[in-house]
Amino acid sequence: MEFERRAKEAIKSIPRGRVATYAQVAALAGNHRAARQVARVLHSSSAKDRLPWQRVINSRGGISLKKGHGFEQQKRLLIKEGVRVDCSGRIDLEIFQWESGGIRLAAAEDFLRKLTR
DNA sequence: CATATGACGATAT
DNA sequence: AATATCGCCATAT
Repeated sequence: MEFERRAKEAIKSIPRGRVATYAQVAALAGNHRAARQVARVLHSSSAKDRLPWQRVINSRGGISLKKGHGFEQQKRLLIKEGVRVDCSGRIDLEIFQWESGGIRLAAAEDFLRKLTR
C-alpha cells in the first residue's frame, strides 16, 4: 500500500517531456525489483489518479503497450510533449530519461552491484 | 496460508 | 530480431 502511494508520487513527479522506466519508478518508490507492481499501479490507477502514465516506458526505452491497446495514444501523447518516438515506439533514454536526483538508474545499479560484491 | 496476476527485466537460444 | 524462460514481488482473492 505504501509502495503504491510512493510509486504514484514518483510517476507524478516525472517532468513533461521526460520519461522514466518502470524499474526507475520502482526504485524511487523504495524497491528496485518491483517494476511489475508499477505496471499494475498504472493499469489500475492511471485514469482515477490522473497519472502522467505515458511517461513510463520499459528499460529498453520502448513503449510496452501493444498496438491497438494504447501504443498509438502513448506515442502521440509523448510526441505532443516533445519526446521523440520512432515508428517502433523506441525512445532514446540517453536524451529523454528523467535523471531523478542526478543519478541515472543504470549507473546507480552498477554502483550498488559493486558494493554488494 | 496458497495461488494468480501483471503496461517488467535480464538472459539465453 | 523475436521468443522463451526464469526471477521478481506487492496486491488481490
